[in-house]
Amino acid sequence: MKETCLVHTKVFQSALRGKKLKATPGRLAILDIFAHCNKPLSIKELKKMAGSAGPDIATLYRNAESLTAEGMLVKVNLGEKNSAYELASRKHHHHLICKTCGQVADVTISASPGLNQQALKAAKDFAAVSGHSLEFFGFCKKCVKK
Amino acid sequence: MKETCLVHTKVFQSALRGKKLKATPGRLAILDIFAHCNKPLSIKELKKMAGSAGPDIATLYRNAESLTAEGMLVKVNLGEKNSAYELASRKHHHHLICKTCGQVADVTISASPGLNQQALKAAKDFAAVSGHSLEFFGFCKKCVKK
DNA sequence: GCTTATTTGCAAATAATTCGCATTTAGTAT
DNA sequence: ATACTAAATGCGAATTATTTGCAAATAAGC
Repeated sequence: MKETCLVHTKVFQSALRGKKLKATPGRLAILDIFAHCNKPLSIKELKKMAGSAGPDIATLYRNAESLTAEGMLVKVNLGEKNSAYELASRKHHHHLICKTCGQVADVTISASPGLNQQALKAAKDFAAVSGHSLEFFGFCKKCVKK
Repeated sequence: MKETCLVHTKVFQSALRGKKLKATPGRLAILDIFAHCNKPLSIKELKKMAGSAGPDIATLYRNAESLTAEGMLVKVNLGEKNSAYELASRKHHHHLICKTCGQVADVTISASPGLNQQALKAAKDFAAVSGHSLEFFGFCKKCVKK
């Protein structure tokens, strides 16, 4: 198995038990990967990082979904066909994605919290706005030199 | 064939010729559908609306891509596995999607234009921000009554 | 009308995601 | 610690989404 961090593992175990989820190797593997990698990862990338001894890809799909349902992961939309995830425990932020190389940077937008109310006000058929997805696209300094 | 609008068709034909795209039935079918339906549509939905006499699904994929590359369509991310498109000629706006029934409402965010600069300032490795995707999630009035 | 580069339909190939089911296992009660 | 039960896992097969190859059709320009 990969070099998992015991401290993280303990924390994740309690967190999982606090929800209605069992602390299984499949879930701990996912959470451990994210604890060491602060960027959105697709299922395929998770599979690669977990290695051949890691959970089956079907298990990764199922756990990404259950962890998201319980609020431990958030689904991130990077404009790719396959969706990515990251740890929900991180503070609210958005992403800036390089259209050439795919590099992802975190960005914090000060106005972000107020956007939901603004959206609700603008849509008369809606009763509530619970969240948003805000992703930026552009070019990183490396790729713009072309 | 569906009741296409001659006026629209003329406009789209010129628009296509203005780009480097031929005004083919496949492309006109897509543009005509969007001219009558102001909401994001997936390829599957386009196929259904085009009907059995409409373009093959492979053609829809190829044309959605070429029209997007030429700036006549924009790809919209509604949090679904399959991506959707809408006419680029419409003024800049965002979407609010009901998490229960999938209904989509357009919303305009006043601060929206300034967000790109804010993102660029926050990401030191990036040289330019060319656009963003901002989608809201919530519950429509019909679905919240449960 | 003739020519040519594009586009199209169709079928087959990939890729992404989900499902069924027998087996294993985490959490709990004994 | 042992037994029990619902939940989780692996594996393969089934779906679903998207892309590709290629021969036939056709839009645009001459």
